[in-house]
Amino acid sequence: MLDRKYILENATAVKQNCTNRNVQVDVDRLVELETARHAILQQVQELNTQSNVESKKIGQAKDEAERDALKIKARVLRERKDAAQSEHDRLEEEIKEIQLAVPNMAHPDCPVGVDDKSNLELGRGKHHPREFDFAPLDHLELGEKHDWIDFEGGSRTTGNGFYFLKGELVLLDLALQQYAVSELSKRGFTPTITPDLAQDSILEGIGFMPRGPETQIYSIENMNLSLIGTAEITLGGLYSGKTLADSELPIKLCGISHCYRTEAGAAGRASRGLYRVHQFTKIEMFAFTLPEQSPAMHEELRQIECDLFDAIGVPYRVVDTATGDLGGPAYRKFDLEAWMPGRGESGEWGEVTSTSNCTDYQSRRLNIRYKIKDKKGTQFVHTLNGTAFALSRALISILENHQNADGSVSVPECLRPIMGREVMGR
RNA sequence: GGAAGAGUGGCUGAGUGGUCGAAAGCGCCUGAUUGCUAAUUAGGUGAACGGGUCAAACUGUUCCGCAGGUUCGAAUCCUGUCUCUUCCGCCA
Repeated sequence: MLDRKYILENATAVKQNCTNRNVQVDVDRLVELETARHAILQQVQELNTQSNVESKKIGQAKDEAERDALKIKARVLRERKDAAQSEHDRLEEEIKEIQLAVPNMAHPDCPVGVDDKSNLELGRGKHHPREFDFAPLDHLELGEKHDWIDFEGGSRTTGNGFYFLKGELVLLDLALQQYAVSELSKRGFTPTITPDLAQDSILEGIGFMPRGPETQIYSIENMNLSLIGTAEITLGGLYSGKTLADSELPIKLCGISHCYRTEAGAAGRASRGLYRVHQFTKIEMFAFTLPEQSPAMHEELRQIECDLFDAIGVPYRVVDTATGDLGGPAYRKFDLEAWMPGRGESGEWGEVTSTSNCTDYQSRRLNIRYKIKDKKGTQFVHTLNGTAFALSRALISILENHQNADGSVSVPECLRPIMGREVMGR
């Protein structure tokens, strides 16, 4: 959510930004309504003041007659105030609805474009895509060969898009989690296991739509709870409504959670195997910072993502996400796309991580503030998030890149001490 | 899940339907004082939104878990709801 005053004062820029992001919002209408609301608010306050003044006189009235006269006067004022108030509230509601739909502003360096075709490649990782001297299998074939992934069983017990992980692949999954958590701990992130459900108001604060026809979120019937699509939701919600001391910032959290996504409307898209599933585990980074800290923090998150994928020996490229592909909350977003030899005809890049600087967009919705000691007033913190490992996709990238001619898979060096083996599936 | 109790400012904790944004204490800040990392003492000390100002000063509204209701007026009365504590039950 953008500051309302900011929208009014920068209406042209806000409108241009909506266009760049391919978002339809009636900014003019918002400006018009807000101006009207302001005028009415003045009236409300004026009437309220008068009414308060009259009410106070009643307590000091010397007799019943005076009392009754004052009561009538006060009642009339109160009624006029209530009328103005309800008009004000009606406007407020409509304004809020529009305001919530306005996306965050975009970083000036963001490539402008309506979709991911305009994304800009910024660089590549340490490792390059392999030349195989045998016909590589995709992760599904590998998974089937070793009985590591059971989609059929997942489908039978739960539904299409669910799966069982089995055997050594579970060890690999856990090793990745442990490696990421331990690396992040070293870098000052507090490991955090979050609830897998959150209140709808928190989902909305982070920028998700928990209900409705286009929702990506599973919600619980008869409750205002939904399954989280990412730990970003719960980690961001952790300090909702709080005012933090500037001295405690930045706060860096490493969230471990399951992620649930309906993937509504995703049918038919290239999504074989583990690439697009309804449930996966994710190690997520999240940071609350002072505004001036957020660009450096964003860089830090991006660097960590690169370090992690370099460490597991997976080739990737870094992409600067175009305006139309940013979503609502992000001010700037970098994605890591890993090389997946089993995708497409002869391998494709597939998104494995994403890190966003959401500036004060989420904190304003969630009301997360900071206070500078000895300084009056409070400000909104900046929030950032980044993927350490989305396990499903990280597993794809390891299986497909590290497979051997005999169908076994070499364990990335950094995971060997954790897994206690150098090769799996042999 | 059942029963009882409680939710007030950074914390502890008063509060009779009107003079309560709210006593008192602690903490914190400022000043005074005493030759000494402290004591004593005076004063000050919440937030959001708006008006005002170059900036202040100043000023209006709202806020006593949350949402409604009664009333001219609610921290105070009523209803609902959430959270916490204790006891009981159940359970990994």
